Amino acid sequence: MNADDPWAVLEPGAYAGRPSRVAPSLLGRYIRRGPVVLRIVEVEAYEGPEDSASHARFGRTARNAPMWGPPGRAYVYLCYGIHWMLNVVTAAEGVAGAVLIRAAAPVQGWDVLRSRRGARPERELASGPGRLGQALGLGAGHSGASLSRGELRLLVGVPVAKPWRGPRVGIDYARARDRARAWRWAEAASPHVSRPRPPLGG
DNA sequence: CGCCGGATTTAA
DNA sequence: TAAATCCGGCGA
Repeated sequence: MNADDPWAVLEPGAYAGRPSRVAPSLLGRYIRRGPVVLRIVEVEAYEGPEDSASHARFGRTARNAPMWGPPGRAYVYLCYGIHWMLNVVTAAEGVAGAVLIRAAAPVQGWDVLRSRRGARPERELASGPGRLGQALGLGAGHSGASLSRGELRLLVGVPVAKPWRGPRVGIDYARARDRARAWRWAEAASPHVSRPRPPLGG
């Protein structure tokens, strides 16, 4: 029951701050929904309107409003009309910023995971933001919800030492300066990381 | 293994 | 019109 208990709920104060500083500290933490527990192995930071890759770049809308909310809430949005993406809001209230959870390793809840994701190889159950959303059964109702008191919860987990770091994925539309930022972090050795995969040796 | 197109909501 | 993507089909 102490503060290092991997299964304890993670208090929002533990990850409040700029997404580009806090994001790597979310690697190794758990996401729980009912019987399903996933271990985060890949994240990306998205900051405010000054980040041309961020949903906040055109200002506040009904969809992205949670990005301006207090840390410790989810920002869930529909991508390409099909995929539900999970972000963890970390920036201070009134400041836009969130961390996209891109991939995770299954830990518990195999039956439910298989029912949502089908008979796929284990490594494909949550290896990508759309797959992860499907594995957790996410929907519009999760956006803006608390990640410490809601149905979806972030747990303490076990930190990942020296994660791989590289540029973000799927942001060709952003300015060169923002495309170049190394705001993607992953546990390089994990088979659950999405593509493009980090180089094996580094 | 790689490339390609379709799915389908949101918002510029 | 393009998007913080995935999947199945096809060819090498």
